[in-house]
Amino acid sequence: MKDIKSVVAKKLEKSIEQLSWTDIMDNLEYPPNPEMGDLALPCFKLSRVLRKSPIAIADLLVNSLDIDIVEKCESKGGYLNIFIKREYMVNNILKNMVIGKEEFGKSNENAGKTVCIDYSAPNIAKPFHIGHLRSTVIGHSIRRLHEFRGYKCVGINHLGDWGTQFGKLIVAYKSWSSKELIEEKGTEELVRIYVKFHSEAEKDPSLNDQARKWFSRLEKKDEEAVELWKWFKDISLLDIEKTYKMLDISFDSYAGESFYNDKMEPVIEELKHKNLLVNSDGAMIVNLEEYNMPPCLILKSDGSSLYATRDIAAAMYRKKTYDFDKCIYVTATAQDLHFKQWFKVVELMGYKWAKDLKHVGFGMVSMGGAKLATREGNIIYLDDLFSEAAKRVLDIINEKNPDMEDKEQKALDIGVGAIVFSDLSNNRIKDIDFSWEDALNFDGSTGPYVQYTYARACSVLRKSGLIEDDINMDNIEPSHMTNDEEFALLKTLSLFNEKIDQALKDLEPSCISRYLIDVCMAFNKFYNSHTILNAEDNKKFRILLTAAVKYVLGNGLYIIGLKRTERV
RNA sequence: GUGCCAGUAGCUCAGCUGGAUAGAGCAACGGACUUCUAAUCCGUAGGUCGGGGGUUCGAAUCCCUUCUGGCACGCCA
Repeated sequence: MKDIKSVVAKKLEKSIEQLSWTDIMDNLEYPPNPEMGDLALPCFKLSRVLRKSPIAIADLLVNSLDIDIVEKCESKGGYLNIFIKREYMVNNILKNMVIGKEEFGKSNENAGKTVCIDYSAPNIAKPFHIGHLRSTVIGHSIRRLHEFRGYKCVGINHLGDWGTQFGKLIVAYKSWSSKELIEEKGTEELVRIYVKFHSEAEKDPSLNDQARKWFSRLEKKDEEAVELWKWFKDISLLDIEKTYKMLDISFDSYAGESFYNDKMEPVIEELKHKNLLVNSDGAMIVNLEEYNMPPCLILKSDGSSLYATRDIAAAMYRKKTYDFDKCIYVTATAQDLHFKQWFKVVELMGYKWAKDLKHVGFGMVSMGGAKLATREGNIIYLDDLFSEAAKRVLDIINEKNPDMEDKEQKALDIGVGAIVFSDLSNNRIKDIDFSWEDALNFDGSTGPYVQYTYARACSVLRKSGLIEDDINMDNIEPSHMTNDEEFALLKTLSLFNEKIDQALKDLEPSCISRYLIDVCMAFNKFYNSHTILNAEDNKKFRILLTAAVKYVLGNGLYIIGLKRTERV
């Protein structure tokens, strides 16, 4: 539909001297219902420029669109309603999809550009819980959106693998655990002793001192401390990898907090040289009063570094290593100010690329109105959530299709899909109050609905006997499109590219999730009102339409990170 | 206290660079499986777009104000 808009705008540009092509592109819109055509130009804004009434302008333009793709135009209440020839819709839009297949929606318009995407970033030695899921799935989808449009993507998992908690873990390990236990139970055991540490430390505060000492040994690269730290990290990474595998997610870099330990000193030196650092109550800060922000803390009064210091060091490292055109950070909106501050510091350091740093925020996850907190036990582990979802899906499969092959894997794919989809279906800025009921709802606008519809389209295609190579436009006539359901479906499908543009511009995966629901509704409506395989005159046309649905849904599912379920 | 974000149907949300009668899903009620997968589809019902001003030919959308909720505001990340 993008192309159609463009052609129409080009023609209209010639009819209205005062307007440029982009003005017209911005103003062209999709009418709310089919009787009003396929495209519309509201003429109200033009009225002042042209000194004519909107109705007169629309009347005037009615005859100016004498191009071959336009069927007719109507002037209605100040709108120019444009009807596109169905022939063009079939021959071009359907054709693009049928020929494009898995490539439909992709482009290389950003070839040669690199984008770094920092997402997921779980804390090592703690299990993955529902609070970590958002960054992971939003980041992953943003990555795929960029890949679709030709960017080279570097997925970075900035692991939380450094901090005083490792001192605590070492003490806890030495007091209450063993090599065997940790090797056997992995993260679960690490969590057990971490929680135990906190309860014991309330009775015996000297444990905290011991922990501090161990962390300080770790910072001084004490051999035993480093070895234990590495071991904890490896153990916990193994578990985290399992989760990523279920989600079909991988990273290009796991350079986490510890990676930047030796890269902050030069940054501090540079800040000093550039006269940006100011002493304030013993701490070193960058003053941002001029920019209406509180100061950015760089060094604590004891001389140790802070979050912002590490982020600046990491950004500089990434610029040097990847020479990114954009560097995206997917974290909670609660960190808005933090990012604004250190982005500004990078700018003040004189780096032009500060403008290429982007923070993509998302809303908070709570449960029963309360914050998620490991210590209060107000937490849901992702593993538990996934297995519960898979179990419920399996129950449904056993009820509806007990003979299905590979049931467990499919149940997992759909269960996980349901959870990921629900996380990606609202605008990312929205807070989420987690409930089992909502997360495991499989009716309506859900992941299973999309995956089911995808499988339904696949099933029809399988039964059609048409193999991939036969999918072409031979013997297709525009007259084969005979009813409103087919046309409505084709129009919905044609919006895919614009939805990707929008999602990429707003860094908003929900744009795609919601669009997929639209496609499913249009297809299911069509499917329920017309036969495909028993069609008289336009069987092939309907099969191709179904193929187009498969490609658009398949590519969309890929972008939001759900499995393409060929059979369910 | 200051700043940022949110407030749309009973519930969860779209729509927000101003445009045609404010749309979905869930829940409720009534229909459709001898037919390509009924995890589907069709229909009914449900709204002073938090309140109040303003700008405009036109406001859920922009501006001001006010209420409610969340988050953030120096040595955590």
